[in-house]
This record gives sequence, structure tokens and C-alpha cells, in this order.
Amino acid sequence: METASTPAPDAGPGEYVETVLDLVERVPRGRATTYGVIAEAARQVTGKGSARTVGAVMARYGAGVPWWRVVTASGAVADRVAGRGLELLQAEGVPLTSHAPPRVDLAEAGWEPAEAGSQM
DNA sequence: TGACTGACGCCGG
DNA sequence: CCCGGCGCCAGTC
Repeated sequence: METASTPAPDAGPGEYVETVLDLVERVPRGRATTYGVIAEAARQVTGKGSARTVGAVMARYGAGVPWWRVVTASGAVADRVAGRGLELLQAEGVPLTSHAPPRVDLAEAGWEPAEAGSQM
């Protein structure tokens, strides 16, 4: 235990991060969800988390999941990746608003983890 | 060890 | 409808 600055060999992302990424991967193609929904679901598993934290996770580890299916509560894609996000959403046939600014129609494409259990 | 940083959410104007 | 500000909380330096 000498000067072990990195006592975490595996470490990497915490359970919290894995939970969030797992939830995002469950979002079916052609649908979309919000940071708040993911945060709420993650909170039920890890007991912690918030919409803000989910965003931080996506920014650091969201590269391996369909991050474009996660939008804000208003249906808008994060400014940071709005261009790429809208492009991918359109390619999947996700319903977007006709008038600017382009936003996801959550009323039609809105999805939540709970559906994964009742969907068949 | 502590402080700053954000892929957000909500309310008020 | 749009804009600004405050709160939230794990991750990272």
C-alpha cells in the first residue's frame, strides 16, 4: 500500500455510469427518451442520480450508446450534438417538429424504461 | 482533501 | 414563444 495513487485497477465508470448506459441502449430504434427519464430510472437502481448527472455521463461515456435517442425534456437535442443528433434521428424515422427549431415529438416517439417490461 | 464543471429541469418574467 | 437564473449531483483535476 505504498503511495498507491490509483487503488482502483478496474475502476473506470462506476455502477451508476453502467446503469445509465444500459438504459440508453434499451431505447428502441425510431424512438427517443429524455435525460430526466433516464435519470429517474437510474435512481431506482443506484438510488442516486439526476438529469444533470446523466448528461455528464453521456459526455464522458455516451460514445458507445445511441446517445442521439436521448433528448431534453423539451424534445430538443443537446446543442453540443444537435447537428449530428438530428441527422441520426431523421435517419431512424423519429418524428420531428415541422417548424424550427427542430425538436423530437416526444408525444409520439416518447419512450420510457417501464415500457420495456410491458412491451411485447 | 476540496472546488469546479457540466449532452439538464423547472419556474418566473 | 423565448430568455435567464437557480438547484442538482456524480465525475474529474
